[in-house]
Amino acid sequence: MSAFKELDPLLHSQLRLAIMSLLIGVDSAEFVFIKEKTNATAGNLSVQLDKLSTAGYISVTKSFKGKKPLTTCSITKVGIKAFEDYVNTLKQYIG
Amino acid sequence: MSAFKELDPLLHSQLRLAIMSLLIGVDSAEFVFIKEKTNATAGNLSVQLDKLSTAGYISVTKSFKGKKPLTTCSITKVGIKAFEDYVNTLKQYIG
DNA sequence: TATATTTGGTTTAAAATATAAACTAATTTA
DNA sequence: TAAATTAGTTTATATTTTAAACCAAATATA
Repeated sequence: MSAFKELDPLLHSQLRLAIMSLLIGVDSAEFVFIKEKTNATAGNLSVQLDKLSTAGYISVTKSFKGKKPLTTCSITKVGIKAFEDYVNTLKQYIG
Repeated sequence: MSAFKELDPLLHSQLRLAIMSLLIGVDSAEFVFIKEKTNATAGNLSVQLDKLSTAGYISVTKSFKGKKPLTTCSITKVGIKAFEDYVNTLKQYIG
């Protein structure tokens, strides 16, 4: 067995990985939905969505449902690739 | 799909996971060997071995090879269980 | 034979990350 | 009309990770 390959640090975080895992299976998902599925606090979720978005792994659209803010997220091609690479790399660690 | 289960934070760290991954396949391993396989710095490795040891996931034996210190590590039953649980939980995230 | 380097680490301090608490603003509900 | 809820963001704090500095012994070098 050779030396371990680096795990994308952006994905190697429980919450961000859960977000990506959710988004890879759907067309798009709303903030509140993601919050419930991941059991994250709104604050933490907000921060982590921002990081994924900044990296280009997801796209985040802010609109309004009536007059309430509505944040919708979807995974990008770059994000899908990164997620797949992460999963492959991880296999070296977990056999 | 239900809410995501928590990933053992002690194992959800690249270096500690690599250490466990190495140790699960061998009887025991020396500090220098682990250091080379994981590409970790000695300082970081020392710290992380300590955390795994404190948690009871590995046992660390300090002896001497001649007059040079020799640190030998092996995974414990508790550690094997934790690693297996972690891997199973992870499957929820990576499908 | 000094001295510089390497080996095998530990300790401590700094940087990065994650989490929680406090806050905004609009909307219901009692 | 006051209180609570929804949908978030910002900011501060706690935790983790990493790197830098250090120690002691051994070995290589000039």
